Amino acid sequence: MPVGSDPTATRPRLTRERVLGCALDVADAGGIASLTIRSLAAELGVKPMSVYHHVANKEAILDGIVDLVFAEMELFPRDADGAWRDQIVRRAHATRHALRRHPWAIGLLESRSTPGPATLRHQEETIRILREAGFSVEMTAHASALLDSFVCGFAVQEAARPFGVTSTRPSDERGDSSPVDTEAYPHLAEMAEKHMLRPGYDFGEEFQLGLDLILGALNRSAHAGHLAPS
Amino acid sequence: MPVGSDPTATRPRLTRERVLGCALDVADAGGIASLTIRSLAAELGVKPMSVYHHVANKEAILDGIVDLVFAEMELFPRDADGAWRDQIVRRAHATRHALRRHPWAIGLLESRSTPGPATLRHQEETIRILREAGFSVEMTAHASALLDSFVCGFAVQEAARPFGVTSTRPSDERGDSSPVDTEAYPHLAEMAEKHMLRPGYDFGEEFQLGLDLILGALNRSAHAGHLAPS
DNA sequence: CCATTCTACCGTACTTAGTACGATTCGGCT
DNA sequence: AGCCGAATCGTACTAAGTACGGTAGAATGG
Repeated sequence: MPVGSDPTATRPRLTRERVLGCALDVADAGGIASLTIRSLAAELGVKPMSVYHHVANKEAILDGIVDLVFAEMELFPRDADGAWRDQIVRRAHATRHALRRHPWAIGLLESRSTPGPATLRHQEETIRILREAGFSVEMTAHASALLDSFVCGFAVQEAARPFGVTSTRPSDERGDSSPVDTEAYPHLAEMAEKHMLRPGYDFGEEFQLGLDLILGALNRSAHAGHLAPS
Repeated sequence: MPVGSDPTATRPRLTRERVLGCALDVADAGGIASLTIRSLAAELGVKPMSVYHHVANKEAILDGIVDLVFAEMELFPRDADGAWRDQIVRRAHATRHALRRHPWAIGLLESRSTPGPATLRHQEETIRILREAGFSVEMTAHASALLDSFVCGFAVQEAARPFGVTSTRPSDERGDSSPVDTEAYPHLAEMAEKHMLRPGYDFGEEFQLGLDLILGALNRSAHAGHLAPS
């Protein structure tokens, strides 16, 4: 019965790419918890069971969108000729920004043990830069472990950052709305008051500072002075 | 009808502490996905709805067990008199070990924005050590952000580490069982072959190396030479 | 041009999970 | 003994993952 609108004509046909891309959009819009087979199917204009013809199960979707996030990190000017230090810095910022755009990806990283191609390319590229900068195999292993840890950990800090709104907790005992309990955590309170809660403070700036400190130390440690970078 | 065994006599009475402690055990035993209200209740020897009289909802349970993990980090010799560097190192190792024992906690960190008391004590203590070591407020902020990022990020790397079993993938095109595709990722392959996959290699050693490098750089950066530590 | 077959999509239904709501039980008080 | 509040439980509703089988339209072969 060819009566009424034909929905299949206007639908761009389901593919694995479309499924994963849409899944990423849903996760970005409402958090990873809002990404369900049903919400995804609705967004795709399709019935739930249809997506199972393009992905094995939900785990595969999660693997897929994590790899999409890594793929996003590759979308920045490569500049393979620049100093190794600049290359590393650019990559680190690209990684941080991707994880900031998709904070749910951080929580997924821990449970995923089968890296996708973009994830592997990401690792490969970091190692390549360091090796071509003259680092030994051992030193490259140390440096990449250190750098990856810092970048990834910083993203976690940023995602979990509770400051900014003093939270919605009605402050149990006293009626003060101080962001931190000054008596129980004096140093934390001092830090918050004198540094973090200042008007122009941006936690993101700690990223460049930490990165510079690490890169400076790596440079010293590996090249012992002969090969001045920045 | 007082016939049969009286189950309430032998049960130690439910409390918030018992609920959270048991939730942590369940998560440790079967992963965070296996922690459901029902599995938790079964482990407690109680019906599902009973736990809701001690915690608001599942989110509160997750908040609670994350804080328990942080509390676990406090169970190490304090030695508040030692050199600041040693204190930081001990704390870092305690943190890493706690996150290794409870890898699911890492994935939870990202989504939790209301830190518990143990979490706050943990922050407070790090800041205290640095401040009492003579770091300025600003430098302490930089140092603690850097250190926390590294420790936390390292834990993520460790949890997500795919190496060790070459995975169960039947290697798509070629029949080789090489852990990494040598042609597509030459540097990664070299690194794996010449370093990671060596008999005595332990990724955990990268932790101490990275930590030492960071602490050395912090020391230099902050004290400019006058206050030689280790 | 029709029959077969393959693929993509869908309908139904089963299972598990979170939890609202009200009933019930129990320990301690007067 | 009788009462009260807190702890526990029974029932049931909703949502999510997905197994299983059906169907319709495109591709293929005669």
